[in-house]
Amino acid sequence: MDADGFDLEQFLPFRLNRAAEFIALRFAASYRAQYGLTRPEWRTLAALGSSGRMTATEIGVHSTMHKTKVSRAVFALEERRWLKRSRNGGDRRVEQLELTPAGVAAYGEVAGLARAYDAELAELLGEEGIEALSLGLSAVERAIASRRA
Amino acid sequence: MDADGFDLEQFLPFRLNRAAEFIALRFAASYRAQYGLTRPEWRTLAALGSSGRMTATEIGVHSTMHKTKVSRAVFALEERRWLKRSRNGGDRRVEQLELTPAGVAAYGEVAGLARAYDAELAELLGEEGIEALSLGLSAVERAIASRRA
DNA sequence: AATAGACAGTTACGTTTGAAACCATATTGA
DNA sequence: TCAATATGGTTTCAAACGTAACTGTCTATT
Repeated sequence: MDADGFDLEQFLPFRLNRAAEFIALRFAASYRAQYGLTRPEWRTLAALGSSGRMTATEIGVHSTMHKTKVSRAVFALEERRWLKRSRNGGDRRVEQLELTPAGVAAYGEVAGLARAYDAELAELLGEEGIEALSLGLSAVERAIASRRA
Repeated sequence: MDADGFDLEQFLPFRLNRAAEFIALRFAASYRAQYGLTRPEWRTLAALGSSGRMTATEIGVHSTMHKTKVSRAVFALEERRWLKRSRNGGDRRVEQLELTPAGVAAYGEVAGLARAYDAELAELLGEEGIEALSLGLSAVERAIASRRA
C-alpha cells in the first residue's frame, strides 16, 4: 500500500477488470475459433437467444454495450441470416430484433460451449468462490439497475 | 432459462464482464477527462506507482494486458516524462521501468480520484456486497495464478 | 564455437472501437 | 400547428487494438 493510502491490489475496478478479462478471453477463444463470432456478436446472439425479442437499445442497456457495437453486431448477425429485424409497433424508429431459426440453432450450439466453460469454471473457482462471486455480482447488478433509474 | 439448460443471466463470464465494464467505464471517464489518460496508460501508471519498478512483461502479466498495449502505454508515459527506462541487469533484452518524480506525483493525483471512486463504490454496493465481491475475486485471482504455473 | 530455439520488446497492417455528427421519427410546448 | 428538442439507430473518422512478423539478445544442444 502506498504512502497516500491507495492500494491497487485492493482496488475493485482493477481486480474486476482483470478477472473479467482473464475469464472472458479464454471463452472468447473458443467461440471465435469455432464460429468466427466476435465478442459483441456473441453477446447480442446470447441476449436475443435468451430473451427472445429485444430492440438494439435494450440489448445495449442489458449487456452494457455501446450502441455502435450493438448496431454493428446486429448487422453482422443479420448478414448471416441469424437475425431478422422488423418495425412493428407504433414507433417507427424502433426495430424489433429476433433470431431466425438458424440463429436459434446457432445460439443453441454456442450455448453448449458456454455450459462446458461454466463447468470448467466451477471446478477452477470452487463452490465457495462461485457463490461469493455470484453474491458480489448481484450487488453490482442492483447498483447498475438503480443507477439507471 | 432456455430449453437447453443455459441461462445467460447466470453465466459468470457475462455477469463479470458487464459488471467490470460498468464499473470501469465510470472511473475511466474521470481520469480521462482530468488527465487525458487511456485505460492502459492508467493501468501501467498504477502498476508502477504501486510496485515501484517492473518490466513491461511483468506489467502485462500482472494486469492481464496484451504486450502491445503495454508497449504503447509505456511509450506514451515516457513521452510525458512520467516514466523512465533502463537496461540495467545482465539481460539486455529486459527493460526496467520506473516512474520519474513527475510520474510519482501524477500517480498520487490519479490515486486520489481512485480513492474517491472507491468510496463511492463502497456506498453503492454496500458492505456485504463489497465483501462478497472481494472474496469471489480472490478465487479468480487464485485461479489466474495457478493457471500461469 | 556454431546453430537453433526461446524470449523481451517493437512495428506494420488490417480490424475494431467510440465520440460526434447524422438521419429519420416522436414528443413537447408555444 | 409549427418550432424545438429528444430518441432509436447508423455512419464517419481518427484513435486504439491484436495478430503476426520483426529485431536484438539470451540459452541450450551439438
